[in-house]
Amino acid sequence: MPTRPPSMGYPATLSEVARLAGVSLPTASKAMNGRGDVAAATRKRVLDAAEQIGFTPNQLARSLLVGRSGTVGLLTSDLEGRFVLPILMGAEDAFGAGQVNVFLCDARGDHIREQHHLKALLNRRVDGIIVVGRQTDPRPSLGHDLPVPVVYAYAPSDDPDDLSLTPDNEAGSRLAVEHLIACGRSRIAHITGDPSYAAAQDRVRGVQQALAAAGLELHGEAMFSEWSERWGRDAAAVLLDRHPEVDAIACGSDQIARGVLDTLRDLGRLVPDDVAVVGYDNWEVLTTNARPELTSIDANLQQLGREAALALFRAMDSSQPEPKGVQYKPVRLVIRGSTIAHR
Amino acid sequence: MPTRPPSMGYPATLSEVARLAGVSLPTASKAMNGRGDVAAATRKRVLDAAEQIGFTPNQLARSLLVGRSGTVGLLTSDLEGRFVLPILMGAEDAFGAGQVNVFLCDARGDHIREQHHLKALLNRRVDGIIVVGRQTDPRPSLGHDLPVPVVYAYAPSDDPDDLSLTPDNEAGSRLAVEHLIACGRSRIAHITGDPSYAAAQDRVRGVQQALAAAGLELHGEAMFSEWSERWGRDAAAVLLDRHPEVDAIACGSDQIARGVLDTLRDLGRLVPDDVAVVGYDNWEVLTTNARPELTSIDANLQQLGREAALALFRAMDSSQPEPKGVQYKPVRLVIRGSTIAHR
DNA sequence: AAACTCCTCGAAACCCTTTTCGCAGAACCT
DNA sequence: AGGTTCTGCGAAAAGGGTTTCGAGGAGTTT
Repeated sequence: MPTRPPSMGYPATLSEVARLAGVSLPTASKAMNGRGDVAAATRKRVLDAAEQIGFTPNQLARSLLVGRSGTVGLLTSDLEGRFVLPILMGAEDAFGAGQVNVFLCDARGDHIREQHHLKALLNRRVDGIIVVGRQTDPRPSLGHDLPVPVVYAYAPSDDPDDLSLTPDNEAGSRLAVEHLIACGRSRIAHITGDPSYAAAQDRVRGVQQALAAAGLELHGEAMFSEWSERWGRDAAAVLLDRHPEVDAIACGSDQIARGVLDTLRDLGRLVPDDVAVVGYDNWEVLTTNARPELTSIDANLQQLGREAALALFRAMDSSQPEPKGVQYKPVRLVIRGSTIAHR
Repeated sequence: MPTRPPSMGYPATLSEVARLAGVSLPTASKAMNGRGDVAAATRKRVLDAAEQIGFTPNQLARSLLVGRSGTVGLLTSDLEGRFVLPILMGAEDAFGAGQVNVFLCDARGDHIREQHHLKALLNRRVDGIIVVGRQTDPRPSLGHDLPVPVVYAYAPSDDPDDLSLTPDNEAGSRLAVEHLIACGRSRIAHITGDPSYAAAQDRVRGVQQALAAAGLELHGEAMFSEWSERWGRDAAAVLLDRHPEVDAIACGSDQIARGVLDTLRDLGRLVPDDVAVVGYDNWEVLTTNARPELTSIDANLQQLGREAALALFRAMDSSQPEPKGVQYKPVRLVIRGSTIAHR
């Protein structure tokens, strides 16, 4: 009696292929995988048989045997955030090209859930893990007693022995302010978001570095509150009341910049003629629909995700000690109408 | 000689646990899984041993044996879109609670890539697949010769024998217009996006149903172009030039509504006093930062994802014929300041 | 014709876990 | 004391594939 009802069980097995082709099971395996030691005619018979009954190799069995699953875990702290998705896309893209599939786990900011997902991933014998955070603030390490390599993206690990990839926020706002200065501005203000975010602090630092390098000073204090359009509007109103001479505003996010643009418009200040504005994040929905379109800093998040995937690949393959620590990845300036008229 | 160098191989196996606990392998298995037939003392010995060497059960082996992997595939046509993510979250959430893990595959709108991912998922023996599209236009079915159940979310399958869950766009804009009428508006216009989208057509139909039910007519033609703020601005300018009497505008998206709000402000029309505005999608970043905040239609996408997961669950468990066809899921109205003053 | 090489193929072991089934021994009954 | 019922545990098979190694046959050489 056959172990499986013939011609009905959907996932045909290799032994059925072998039987149909009139060869032994190992020969069928070799034929399917292009290993040597199989005559051309035999190989063809096997391939035809496989085709005929719609054989699909069972990855579970293969993985079990060879000791690697060809899967990785993508552990996000929060899917909601706008920054996670591009990283996800980049990573999925890079892995997809290498026959690796991605388990998506969303811990929703909960440590317990994160541990639970981590355990599930290890049980499934993933070959590696990418941890994606929603902020650039350091996050607790998963630890080093894991049987697989881990790469942290966006939110770096707080353990310097881990490998973390995060955008260079300091360089980003430096770039923005250097651009403003190159545009002939000298009375530059900075409106940004929640001061408890490392991103806010890093970007302020970048602004000040660029100003100092040009022998300039910030006009007014850096203004912190929340990452919202509303705050951008309010802050700009206050700023222009106190410092009407300002001729450029570097913003901590595109949302804030959108609010700033609104207030400038309300006050009759022309952008970029009277005041130049630069955002941060290059969130296209916001930047390309602004009036005028918004110059911004793009963190190349998709590229970041791709690089995280590649770093993990290397760590998986070689199991040699990969370079460690936090790598700050370059960002780029995208110039639009809010800093240069007529584009 | 042990098959594995002792106390080094990271993934400890059950047989090592058994050896350490001084029992046979099957007994260890029973002890770990809480099956009967194991004395309490023995069970404790086994659990202690497992704890000691950090045993994690190999899901690959278990899956291979029991014939289901406890994984599902999430096949998206495009991760970029704003609508896919909430659905993803809902689905991942629902599955996560049920010990099921999710393979994320992004076909990026490419049919070839989709087929490639589908094959990979089947090779990995997923127990089911959710297909998430980025538009509500029907999409080609994956077919019925698949060994696992499939549920389509957002973009319905073009095959009525498939199960599809999609938001009820017609009801959505009906809801929006009924709300405008309830607010005392009667001279209502409609500005929407790309006419090649089913969403645009469905929403126009809903608008007209609600108007007809109240004995009203649309002011001006429905205005189609693209789903952007820019178009919202331009369309509103044209509309108010030709039909200055308009007292409410139902928009096909929040982005369009934001543009409409901008133009109304430029023209000195008060919102909602002179003109009420309602958006669509309830994209919080846009709605809650608008001036005034934007009333909108929420498609409950996270809930949609969760329901898709549950439907797939049922189909996987029972393998009974699930209900088929396209299910239109209810949407809800979120009222904010753009239709009612003072909230 | 014998010896040798090369090429194809199959037997068997292995990956890790679950499950069925039967075997002992202990406890219970009469 | 002898028979019966539990109880706790282990031997073996199963799940689907890969790999090593050896066997047999054909072709080549001396």
